Amino acid sequence: MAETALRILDEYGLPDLTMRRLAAALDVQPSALYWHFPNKQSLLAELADRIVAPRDARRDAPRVASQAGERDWAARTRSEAESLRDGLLAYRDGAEVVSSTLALGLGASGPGERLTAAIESGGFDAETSRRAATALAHFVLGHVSHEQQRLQYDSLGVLPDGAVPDALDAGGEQAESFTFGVTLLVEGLERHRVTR
Amino acid sequence: MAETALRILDEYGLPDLTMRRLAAALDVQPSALYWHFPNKQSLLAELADRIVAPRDARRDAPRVASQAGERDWAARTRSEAESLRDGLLAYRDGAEVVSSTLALGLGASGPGERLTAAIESGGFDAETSRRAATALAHFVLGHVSHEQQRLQYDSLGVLPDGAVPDALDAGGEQAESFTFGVTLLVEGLERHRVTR
DNA sequence: ACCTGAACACCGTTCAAGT
DNA sequence: ACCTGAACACCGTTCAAGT
Repeated sequence: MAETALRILDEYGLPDLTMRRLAAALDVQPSALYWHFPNKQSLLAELADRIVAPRDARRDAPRVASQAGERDWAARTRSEAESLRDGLLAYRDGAEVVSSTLALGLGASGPGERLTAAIESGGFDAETSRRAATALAHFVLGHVSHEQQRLQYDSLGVLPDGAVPDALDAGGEQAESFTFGVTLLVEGLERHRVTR
Repeated sequence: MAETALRILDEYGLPDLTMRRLAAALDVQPSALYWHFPNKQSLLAELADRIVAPRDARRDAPRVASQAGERDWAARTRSEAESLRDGLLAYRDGAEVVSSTLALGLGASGPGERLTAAIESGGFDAETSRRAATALAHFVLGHVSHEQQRLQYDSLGVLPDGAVPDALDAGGEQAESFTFGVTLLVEGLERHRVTR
């Protein structure tokens, strides 16, 4: 059932992921869904969990090219951020689904913990690591949400097909922009250690 | 009309801000709204613009206590980030309203430009400044969205009234957590300059 | 244990018609 | 120029009843 929901999500987007459509896809009455889930919100929470769950492809080995002389913890942290982004991008509107259930503490325990652990491996105390992980996660979610919203509007042909009138990121090249943001946070953390 | 919409938003939240409710509040038929706005999306875009528009209270003078020996541009950037946060927090679900309309390039041209200008005043090139402003804006939106979602769940009494089972930010004290994230980004930018 | 049928209380949007 | 009336095609959720 969650699998069918993910298929609808990826194919038609979050606004079209309705209980009625899901029921139709399962050849079942809408009311039947409420035996399996108490409401739509918990269905979405389940989807969020699956979206951020580690994919098989991305193993523990850091897939991000480490910069010259970069410390291990930084490479690991970058890698975690990158794979969180990949997870969100793997499904249409993935970032929005995860954001919407985040406050309940359901979706992000996995990635949140992995990010925190990566930072702690740099020798930062627990409090600092948790806060930095939060900041990183907020950046990733904000960035990917924006990115996916753009994808949606592009596919609808809403944007005039020439210039891209985007106030926040007129340049495109989302991946570079993403890496830059992660770099700022990681280097800010390094400087934070040096300074105090 | 936008003012009435903002009142409903602030009082009942985004899910309850429906065209029908707004019409009722204006003593008018729902269809009447469509003479003023082509659809709900553009109504929300208008609201987003007003939410991020500079408040009278926060003038150009930086209201953020500048850290010892901190450069001017950094204080200014912190101040812009802070006032963006204040703007989003001024209305219930403000961050979500702004996020949802952001990709159209409508909502954030104001604050996006102010953030970019603040960073550029530190001597960074246009490209770097734009990207850093984007990263900062994404962090701010992600952070405040999360913050406001928590407020909502708290008010609904969904969370067991003792421990706060939040995976991303178990500690509370949102303001400190916000400042910490901004600091990481600002210091990362400073280090970025030093390094290259 | 799992699903149907039917209903309740809603949505956003369109469009002819009124004034 | 601005609004009404009525409709269209949907929503999430509940609940008795079936098997």
